[in-house]
Amino acid sequence: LMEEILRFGSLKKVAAGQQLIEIGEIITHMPLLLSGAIKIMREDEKSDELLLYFIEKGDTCAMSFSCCMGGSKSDIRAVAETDAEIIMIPVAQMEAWMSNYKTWQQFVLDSYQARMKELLHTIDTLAFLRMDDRLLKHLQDKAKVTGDDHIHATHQEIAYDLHTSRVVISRLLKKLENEGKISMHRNDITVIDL
Amino acid sequence: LMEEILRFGSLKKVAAGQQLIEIGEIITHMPLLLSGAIKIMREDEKSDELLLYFIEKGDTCAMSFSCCMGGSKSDIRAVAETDAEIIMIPVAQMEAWMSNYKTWQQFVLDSYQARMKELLHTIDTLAFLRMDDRLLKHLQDKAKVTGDDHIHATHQEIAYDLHTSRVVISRLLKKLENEGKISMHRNDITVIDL
DNA sequence: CATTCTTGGTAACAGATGTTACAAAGCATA
DNA sequence: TATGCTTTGTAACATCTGTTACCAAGAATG
Repeated sequence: LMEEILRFGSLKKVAAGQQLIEIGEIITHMPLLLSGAIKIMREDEKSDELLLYFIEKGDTCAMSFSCCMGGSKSDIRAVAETDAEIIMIPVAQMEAWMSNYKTWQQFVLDSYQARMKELLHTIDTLAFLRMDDRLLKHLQDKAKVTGDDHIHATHQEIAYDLHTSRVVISRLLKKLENEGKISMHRNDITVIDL
Repeated sequence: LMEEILRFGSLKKVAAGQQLIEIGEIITHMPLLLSGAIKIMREDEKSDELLLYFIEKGDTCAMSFSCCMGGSKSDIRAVAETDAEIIMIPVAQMEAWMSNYKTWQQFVLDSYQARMKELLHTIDTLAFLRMDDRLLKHLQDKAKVTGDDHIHATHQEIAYDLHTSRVVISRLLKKLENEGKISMHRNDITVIDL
């Protein structure tokens, strides 16, 4: 299987901030993430955004798999959170491997399972947490996937990820700073409470 | 495949309100829903509940599949919303069919895909809608899966499903009634705006 | 240094949601 | 009928979140 992955997959290097998949786009390749992190976003009709979760090294986007197989359109947007290396696998191979390689079959099922858990986690966050906790959790997650406790993001960018307004984020960040959980400078938030 | 399903699956009839799967439970069978509807709930540490979605005729709970295969515990609770007939399939067969039947493989993948979409829908609802719209949507969904525009539920029960308080539901129901979208009697809400 | 743009801080207010408390209506049962 | 339980209605208030407006600090550029 490894051999086939190397033979048919094409390596793609992307820079932080680059968009990989757009909502409504037809998916022809399934990404396997070798290094870096990718953030998966959801958007409604009014262009309101929400960060669903991050994908890390070794993961794949199970949703893209089902899109490929069904020939349907992407429900999500994927954006490189950091510089990243990705192996792109054409849809034809995936279908073949699904029958021929038990390990691939298992990998795909495990991916679905993992993504499902992430979505449940996202739902928990939305349903059961208030914005201050969501914000702290977001900062911690972001620190984790980038491997850096310094976060380089404006308050506005964070507000987009959490689907709220810049003023709310500024207010709550100041509160977190007063509580000693983070420290702030322009374009730089340091997460202390990891 | 149909033959094997009939041979190895056991038919189970459950009454409305009966609990099918509890959080943390080990899953040994995968349910295929023949008739009726099942509601899937999520719960946090503080026992706060949230309705995730309904499962209808012909559907299965893809999450239970992955639980079976991985031998892991259920992340959700399943409760019969109406009387229902279910075929329970033992884990051993599922694994075998996965290799032997292309159609079964496809069915499982389609189920994952469908459940994933439902979860995304749930996330949209939580992230982008206010409580009044969530409530109306919930009533409409409930009317749809039961096939009855009369909903027999107390305000408290609805509040649990939407993870809010009874007073909030009473307030918003009264508002929906004034807007002509529903009509109310004790233990009975009629959805007009379907 | 002067100007401009981006980013962040804060006040003041509006609206949505959650909480507590209490009363009234509907139903069941002795 | 009298009593008690469940369900619903409503007020009053607290808190959280969103919005608007404006200012100030920091960075970039001439």
